[in-house]
Amino acid sequence: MRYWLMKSEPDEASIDDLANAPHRTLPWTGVRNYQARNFMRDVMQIGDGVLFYHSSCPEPGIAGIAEVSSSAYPDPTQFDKKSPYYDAKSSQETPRWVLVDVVFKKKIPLIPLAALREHAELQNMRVLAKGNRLSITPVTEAEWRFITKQLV
DNA sequence: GCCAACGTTGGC
DNA sequence: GCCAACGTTGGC
Repeated sequence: MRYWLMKSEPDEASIDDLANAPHRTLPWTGVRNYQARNFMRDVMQIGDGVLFYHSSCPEPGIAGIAEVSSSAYPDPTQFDKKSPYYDAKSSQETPRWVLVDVVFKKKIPLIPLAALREHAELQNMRVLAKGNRLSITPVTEAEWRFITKQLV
């Protein structure tokens, strides 16, 4: 059982979109970074906890709690020529990109990025590291517990 | 829109 | 394998 922080641009997929999706589940499409892909492919397991983070928006921060609900499988958008995530170098035979399904758990009052930075308990969070751009980062159990028990 | 920081590409 | 150039992320 592990914990993750997963970034999503709310214009594309917000916590409300997840809550309103069929089965309250969305495939985490569009990851095109090898490190993030490898987390999904090699490390994630069904039931892992997810901090749903809104990025590239007026109020970046943690907007909800979700859970990994599938193992990794090929991201169909890589084969779709009309998709912004299309990858001409990938193929059905040897897919380059994978995704997992994520299921909604709950929406929370937004915890802004600036608020996360105020807590000494979170000073080593990967997502807060200078220059971090990874869209999927591991969260320690201590960080998870602090956020879900003290800040929610 | 700016720009720091990082990831990827490709020539050599 | 090196590294310059380019592209992307994402907060502000």
